[in-house]
Amino acid sequence: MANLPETAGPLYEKVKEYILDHIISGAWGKDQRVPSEHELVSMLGVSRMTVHRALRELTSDGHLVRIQGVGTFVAPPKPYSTLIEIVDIASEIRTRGARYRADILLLESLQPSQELLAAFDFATRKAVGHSMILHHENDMPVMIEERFVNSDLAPDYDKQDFSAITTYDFLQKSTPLTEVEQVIAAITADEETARMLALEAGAPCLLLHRRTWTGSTVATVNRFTYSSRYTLGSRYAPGSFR
Amino acid sequence: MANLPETAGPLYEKVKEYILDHIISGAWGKDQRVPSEHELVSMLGVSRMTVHRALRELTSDGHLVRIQGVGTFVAPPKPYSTLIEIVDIASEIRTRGARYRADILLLESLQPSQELLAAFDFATRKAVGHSMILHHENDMPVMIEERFVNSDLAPDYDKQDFSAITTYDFLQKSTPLTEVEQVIAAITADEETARMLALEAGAPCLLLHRRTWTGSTVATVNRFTYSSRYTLGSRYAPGSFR
DNA sequence: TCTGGGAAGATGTCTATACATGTCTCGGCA
DNA sequence: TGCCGAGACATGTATAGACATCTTCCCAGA
Repeated sequence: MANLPETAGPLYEKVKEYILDHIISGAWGKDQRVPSEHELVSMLGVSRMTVHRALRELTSDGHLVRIQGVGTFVAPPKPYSTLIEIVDIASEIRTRGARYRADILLLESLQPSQELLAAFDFATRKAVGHSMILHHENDMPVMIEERFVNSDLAPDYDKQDFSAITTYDFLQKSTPLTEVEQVIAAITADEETARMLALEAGAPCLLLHRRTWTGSTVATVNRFTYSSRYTLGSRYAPGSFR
Repeated sequence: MANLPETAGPLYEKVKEYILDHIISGAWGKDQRVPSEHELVSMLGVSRMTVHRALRELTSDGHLVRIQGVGTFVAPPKPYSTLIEIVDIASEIRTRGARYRADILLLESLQPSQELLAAFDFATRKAVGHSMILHHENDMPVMIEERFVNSDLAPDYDKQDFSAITTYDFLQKSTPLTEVEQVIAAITADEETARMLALEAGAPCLLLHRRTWTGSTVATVNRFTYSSRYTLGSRYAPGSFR
């Protein structure tokens, strides 16, 4: 009988650790077959449900791949990825000790263009909520926020008072988001953007494009245009090694 | 007896859906107490282990908070922050089905400037490893990777053959990184950058600045300059971090 | 030779039961 | 009055057993 590690904690954690040790040490290499649940039960002297839970959690962590009826295999190593956290601009500015202000430039309901309909996956044909807000740090404009909101999910978006509640807080309450897609690009400010952000024409800007889903329908389409005076950044511990 | 949803799939998924429905509809609000496992067993007519699994998974997804001995509660809404995942450029290009190539422009050891020393928190006074690599998608240059490596941690960095192993793989093996700091900015390409990326002078570029730590010492300082033809992006479900 | 069927073995789910562990309350005792 | 301990109740873990579902493989029969 093999020996489980002697660390403290529940049994299934020890089983996880036992298996992870074999993966990390290279004893069980990529794509190699891991002992079956039944074999692990015999080897480790624990019940099948305990082994099953350990294997299931290692699978959802991406360390193993399981195929019903076939077996359990060591997952290929994760690709190199790091995470960057994008924080609410109001709190980011305030935590730097700067003054924050937002001007509502526009709040309306509009018929979506063909391009916008495509961004919504053609999930709605009705008018969508539309807002443009200019965010300031110490009275200097730093970001243009433009949102398009699916009016099936938040019908009264264009009737809110966004000086009292932020657009995010309102959306959070009306539509629980379940998925996010984000793209960051560098663009050259057009004339209007440069004017709003008090930049010279042709200055580079950061464009953060974000779509959110509620279930399988697109809830919002957003464009955040950051002044070149501003940087997106974070301090983040990488998750990838467990 | 309450009714479980009639969707297909395992029982514990239906229990999860039943609970999520009550949270999303607002029937069970923030911080409100959720029925205990025992109550859910009576209400839904399933075993406690099945209820427990549903509650456990909803907890690890961030929808619930459980306190042993006390109860289960609806989790407060997530703070406004989303994560963007930055993937290894080689695998990102390859998963798009494009051809990937990297040219090593430079590999040397150099005495750090005062500015570079500051980036290293003055943790080293010796020469640092320095590399510049140009990454191509379908033979079109898309990113300049420039790395400075603390030679206390990876002394032979400038003697590696980075056509055989990627800089990341080498660093991953020699220095386990424990923390990452990243900043994204939009910059205007200077003349040399524009030439290397085959852009017009003055084109906007994405600059990703990354520092990594091993313990409390700075391991690497990196600058990734992305062509304006390229976007940083990801698809990422929010929340779910354990 | 080809094909269908069944056995074997793998993972996936569900239940009933038991015990462990943490929290809170309430009542009795000093 | 204050404290502390028992009990109620919550979640957390572990087990044995049963059945479901899926894949693979081999063999019997056409």
